Amino acid sequence: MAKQIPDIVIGRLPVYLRALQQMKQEGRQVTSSQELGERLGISAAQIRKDLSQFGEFGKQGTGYNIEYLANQVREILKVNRSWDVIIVGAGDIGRALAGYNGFSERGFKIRGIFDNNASLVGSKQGEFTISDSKTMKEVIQTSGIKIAMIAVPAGHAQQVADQLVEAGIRAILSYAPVNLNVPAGVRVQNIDPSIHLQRMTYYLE
Amino acid sequence: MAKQIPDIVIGRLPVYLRALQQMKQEGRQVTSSQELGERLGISAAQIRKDLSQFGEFGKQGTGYNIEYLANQVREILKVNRSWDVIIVGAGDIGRALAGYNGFSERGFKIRGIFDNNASLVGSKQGEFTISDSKTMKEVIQTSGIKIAMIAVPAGHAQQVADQLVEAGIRAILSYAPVNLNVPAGVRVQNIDPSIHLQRMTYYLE
DNA sequence: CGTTTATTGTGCAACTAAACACAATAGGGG
DNA sequence: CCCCTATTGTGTTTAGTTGCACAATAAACG
Ligand SMILES: NC(=O)c1ccc[n+]([C@@H]2O[C@H](COP(=O)([O-])OP(=O)(O)OC[C@H]3O[C@@H](n4cnc5c(N)ncnc54)[C@H](O)[C@@H]3O)[C@@H](O)[C@H]2O)c1
Ligand SMILES: NC(=O)c1ccc[n+]([C@@H]2O[C@H](COP(=O)([O-])OP(=O)(O)OC[C@H]3O[C@@H](n4cnc5c(N)ncnc54)[C@H](O)[C@@H]3O)[C@@H](O)[C@H]2O)c1
Repeated sequence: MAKQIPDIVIGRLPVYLRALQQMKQEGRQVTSSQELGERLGISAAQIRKDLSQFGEFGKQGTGYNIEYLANQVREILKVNRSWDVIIVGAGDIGRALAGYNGFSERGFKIRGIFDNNASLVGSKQGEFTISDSKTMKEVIQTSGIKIAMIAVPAGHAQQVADQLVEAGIRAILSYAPVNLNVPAGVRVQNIDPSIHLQRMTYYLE
Repeated sequence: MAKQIPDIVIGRLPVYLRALQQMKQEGRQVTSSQELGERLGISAAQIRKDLSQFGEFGKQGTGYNIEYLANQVREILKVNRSWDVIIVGAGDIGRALAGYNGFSERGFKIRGIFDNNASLVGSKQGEFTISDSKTMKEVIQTSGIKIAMIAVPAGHAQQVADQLVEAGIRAILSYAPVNLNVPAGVRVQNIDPSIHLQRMTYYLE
């Protein structure tokens, strides 16, 4: 069996990928671990070691071909294809996510947005029509969707997560400010701006 | 000089605090490192060790008084007071943040929302009126604001960050999908849903 | 008032992650 | 074609983090 890759390394790869995509857009062709490190505030050695877990992508003296490396990282992260994603909760955050056009170039395609508020169901939200969350399970299962974003109030998030997992979702990005409990095999990432702010106040005067 | 506390410990404290606040709301009075750990998926020993960096907050045999511990953690994180925050960019995300009522109970007060689009300036956004970003610096300086959230397009984020730092901002929460470069002494936290999603796809089939 | 139970705070050991430092070498220039 | 420079990939060292295990002790109970 191949060596187990640390979570923390996987966590950095998307950051590298984003920087590579940006360099590509700037018209650049090659870069080095040093340059990448300077941009990201990470040591060059760490970037090299992280990448070396997966193969040899660079050339001595030259560095890395940006497009090639980006494609390799996409392959490692399995975002060299497009993943279907659904959004649950069509409030301010859910609608902002539905209207965000930054997902497609990063490997994700929004497949639907669901709400349990009957007065929202059926209304247009950009290119999407808000669906009744009663139909969520069927959509997830017939389309084989594995990823969901939760944007419902905190008090409803656990219950929504339970439904999603039961329907077959295996990765959840939650905007609700609560800890979700999910069975092993299901991944959760949380986005809570208050938490991020509180991580900085400690360092302020 | 007091022992230097690792960043990674500071990063967990807001998560503990959120769980404590939730327990309090559930009417609970005491908890234990074990119970907290189970809720958060963190080992009890780690929670005890993290807290012990700052003092002795529990009682053998009994555990921790929730309200007391929450207050201690608030004090450590300096969120036992209210921090003024501004939002730059009054698009979908900026407006969602301005309308979010979850900040006040976590130690933050939105003091203004700024945009450089003349046709937005002056319009009402919930309880706020969108201000011209030309006036940002003055507001920051006269009110002594230290924290800002950036919700402008990626291509404008670095420039906005530069302006903010120059005006005196010392902590930035950025929603723009780019790496910001800021001088030492300024903290940055990033929220980018694509990054979070890409951290999970690796583990999917 | 002694015994039992629960649970803390922490020294130490084990593990994990980061940094260092250098041989190997690609490519450019003379 | 050889030397010089830049830069990789990695073995080794150093630093940082987590988990273990237990003495200390608060409270409950009989
Ligand atoms: N607005 C922000 O900037 C912001 C910031 C941080 C966190 N959050 C969090 O994100 C979540 C959403 O925030 P929001 O401002 O969009 O809230 P919102 O109240 O505007 O929207 C929530 C939506 O979820 C729907 N909903 C409720 N229960 C549901 C269920 N069981 N199934 C399906 N849909 C359901 C509601 O009908 C509503 O449309 C909340 O948990 C909030 O705390 C929001
Ligand atoms: N909408 C989402 O769900 C979402 C998700 C992830 C990331 N983001 C990111 O968050 C940021 C904001 O997203 P959005 O959807 O709200 O964008 P948006 O285009 O709706 O709004 C951006 C706002 O910023 C203003 N602006 C532009 N340059 C400015 C400047 N120099 N100073 C002040 N204001 C300026 C614009 O006038 C506009 O009102 C973007 O970087 C986007 O990539 C958004």
